[in-house]
Amino acid sequence: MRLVIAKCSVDYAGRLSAHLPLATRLLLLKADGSVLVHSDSLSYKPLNWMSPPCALTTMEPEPEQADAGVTEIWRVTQAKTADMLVISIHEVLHDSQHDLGVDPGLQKDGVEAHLQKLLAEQIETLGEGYRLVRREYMTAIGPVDILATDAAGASVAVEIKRRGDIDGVEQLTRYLELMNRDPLLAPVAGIFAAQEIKPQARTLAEDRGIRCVVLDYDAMRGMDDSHLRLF
Amino acid sequence: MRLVIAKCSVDYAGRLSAHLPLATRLLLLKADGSVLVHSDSLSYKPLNWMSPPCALTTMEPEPEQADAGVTEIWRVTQAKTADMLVISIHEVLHDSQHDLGVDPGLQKDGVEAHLQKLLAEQIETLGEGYRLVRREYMTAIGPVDILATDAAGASVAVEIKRRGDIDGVEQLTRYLELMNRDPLLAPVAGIFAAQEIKPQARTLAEDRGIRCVVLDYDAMRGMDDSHLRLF
DNA sequence: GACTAAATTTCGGTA
DNA sequence: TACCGAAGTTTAGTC
Repeated sequence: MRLVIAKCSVDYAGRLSAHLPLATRLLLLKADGSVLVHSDSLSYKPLNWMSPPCALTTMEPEPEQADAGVTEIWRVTQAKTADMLVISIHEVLHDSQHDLGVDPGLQKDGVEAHLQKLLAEQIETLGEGYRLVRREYMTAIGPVDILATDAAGASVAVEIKRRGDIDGVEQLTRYLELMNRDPLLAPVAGIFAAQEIKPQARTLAEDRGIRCVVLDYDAMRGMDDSHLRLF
Repeated sequence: MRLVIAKCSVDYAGRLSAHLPLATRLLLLKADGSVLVHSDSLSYKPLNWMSPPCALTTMEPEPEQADAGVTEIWRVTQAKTADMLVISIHEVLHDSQHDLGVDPGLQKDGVEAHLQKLLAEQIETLGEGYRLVRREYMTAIGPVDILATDAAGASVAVEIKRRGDIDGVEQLTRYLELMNRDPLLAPVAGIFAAQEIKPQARTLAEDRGIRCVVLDYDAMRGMDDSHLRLF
């Protein structure tokens, strides 16, 4: 990994055109050839970047560019998409190289999959007499998060989200439409379950006869707060 | 901006729990207090991070941690969300501070807005006799990208996407439902226009009587390749 | 401030 | 490899 702090301007042409005026920025050159341009704020996302695989070529500036103060030009190209990133360097304030080695990678736990697992185990959260049929029940247009039956034995399709948005309601609606065409399954009711349900999503869901259930993640985890004990 | 290359392990607890085993990584501390942990590959996205506003506290390791080789512990907390990032440092290989100043920001051109502008100017791309009524036609649930009339004078709502996905079809469907309730406007036909239309999106759209049009961005730009001439 | 839609989305899983 | 859906999505714009 090479770290360069430089006064530079940046141009990108590819899926869109973008330009960064002259300023001091961090240029991050990774071992896989990718390049990231970061400013001192707006974390997370680089101002500009090039995804691997890509190749960096260092060029001499044209005379007129040299007159304008450009000392060096970096041209980063991606063979596959014809995207191009051009960094015009005016002054290098820092330049260092570091050998990081291969990263062992991230271990995650606790996303939507966890909510789904917990709800499957505690299916009576949805109501007395509910029973789990299957998680990730496959349909022609994709898997339904949970298929269950209610106390009367009728089918219920459950869509689980961390944040209940309109998109999630649309998704469940598509599943319900399809499943209700299957005479072996119909009628299938729908439940939209999420940690948080947006008002508009709730309105749309209830308008379509879909029940909304707000999930209490902490309660479902049974007060097990091991995930918070970092040391 | 402070750049640190260090052998470290990282733990995050918040919306999920995540752990990074001991390895050498770049720790990027921005002026706004945000922290990014980057490896030497997988560009764009940090392995782990903390968004501003957040505060960094440096702590001494516990004796047992010190025995395990930890020399310093960085604790990054976000007041608002109670998220926490803990970086256990084993060895600092590089540490430098840089004053970048405020970035003037990015200038973009050529996204969906550009496609919309081009299609509005070349509305007959959709068919002979088509005429533009308005771009960003407002409805109660949001703006329709383009409202036009066909050769017969009937209303046509156009939804424009770079990548035509199912979500875009749902979006247009909602607009059409609403607009067709307006007796002054109804009947309103729908056109789903995108540079690329996914098979499932096309199937869904056509099933709902929505016409799909694939836009040729380069052709619409009229072979004007000025965006590619960076210098 | 809440909510919606876009993103050079990126990223991971599955058929 | 293509396609689909999630993401600690983030970010920008509008009401």
